[in-house]
Amino acid sequence: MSDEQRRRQRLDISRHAVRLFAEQGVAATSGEQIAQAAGVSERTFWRYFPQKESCVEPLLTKMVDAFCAVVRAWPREIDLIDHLREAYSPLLDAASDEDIEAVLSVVRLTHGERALRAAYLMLRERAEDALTEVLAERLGRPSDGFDVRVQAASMSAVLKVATDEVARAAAGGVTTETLDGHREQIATALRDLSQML
Amino acid sequence: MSDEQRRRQRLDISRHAVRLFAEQGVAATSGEQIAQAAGVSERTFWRYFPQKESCVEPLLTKMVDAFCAVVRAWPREIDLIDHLREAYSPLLDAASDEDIEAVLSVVRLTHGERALRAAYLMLRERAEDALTEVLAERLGRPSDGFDVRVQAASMSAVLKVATDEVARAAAGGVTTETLDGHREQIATALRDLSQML
DNA sequence: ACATTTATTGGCACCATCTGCCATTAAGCG
DNA sequence: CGCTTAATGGCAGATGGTGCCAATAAATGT
Repeated sequence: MSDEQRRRQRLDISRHAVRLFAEQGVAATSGEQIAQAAGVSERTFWRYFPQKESCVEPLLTKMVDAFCAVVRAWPREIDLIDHLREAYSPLLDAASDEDIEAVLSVVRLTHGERALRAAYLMLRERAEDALTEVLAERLGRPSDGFDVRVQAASMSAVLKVATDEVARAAAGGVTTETLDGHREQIATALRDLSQML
Repeated sequence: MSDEQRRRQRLDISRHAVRLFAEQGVAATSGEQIAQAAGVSERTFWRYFPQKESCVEPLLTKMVDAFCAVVRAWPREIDLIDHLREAYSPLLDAASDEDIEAVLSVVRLTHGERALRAAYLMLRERAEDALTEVLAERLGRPSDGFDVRVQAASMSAVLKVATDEVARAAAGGVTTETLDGHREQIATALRDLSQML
């Protein structure tokens, strides 16, 4: 089976799982139930997701990866803030509204569901690693250097807070203004942060 | 039973668990085994620790709480960096060498053991909340404000990177120089960071 | 088109994690 | 010393998660 097919399958299961998680909570949603909703056997489900909470990964990584791509495409001569305004909105337009809603609902869920929060934080750390690579290359420094890692971690922290914020703000339905506000919030915070670079 | 006794009991179990985790890995260490090593029934063990990985909490919180206390005692008129130099070392002296080693070994373990990393990150977020409160009070701003949370998150990120770093550096036994280096690393990073405040 | 190999799936058994319930024991107290 | 209350331990059970093997589907060779 191709990687692409596998990715689609995982994403499909992910959507079902997230819906169930939101409807009845993570603990009350069994692996069997998710498998049934997605139309696969329980055994296959556990093969696709070694832990129940990783069901949120495909949806979340879609967003995280997209953001990482934006950062990676950040031209050397442009301020990050401008690049963000340029490249971030089309990215959000490309994703389906349902997926955006789903992602934000997961972020909201992470505040009450310990297991989800843990999975979410792990994912963020993977994103942080990607960010570290990009920063290291841009600054021409080793990616395991202390300063580079601190910068990446700080940027990642900004993103985390901003994401929590936008998820909270979009609780009653997401609008273009909410997302633009989100982008601007990130941009300003990153500008403040970048004064230390 | 008094809270103090309960705390001690948890800490005791924690030490056994961490030793076993380091010796044979988290997955290969069963709750039954930890309970046996700590001299309690399995049922009681699960009462003390709702999840196996939370065994590392008592040891880790000891350190995290201590750091939070230092930050909380940070006098308004003194730079954080100076306060750290003043207050951080006695704190490390107060803790037993074994506990410091244990904490660092846990931090090292978190790099290979997903479950532990998750628990560790959750704990760090609790510390971040504490930090947010302190910062909010010092700056006279609401603790749920965006800027305060960003600052706290960034400081927390610095601490995370520095802690990973010192744990790595102290792999072959911890020395006073290592810890002092750690403190200075935090201090410098925080100073750089504070230019944005 | 057919046979063969190979990857994916599902079913089953199994261990580990974690919880609810109740009996037992220990601790605090008049 | 009796009484009350809290902590403990044992047991059953649901769920999470894995290894193993058979069945099936997909890719490949002829």
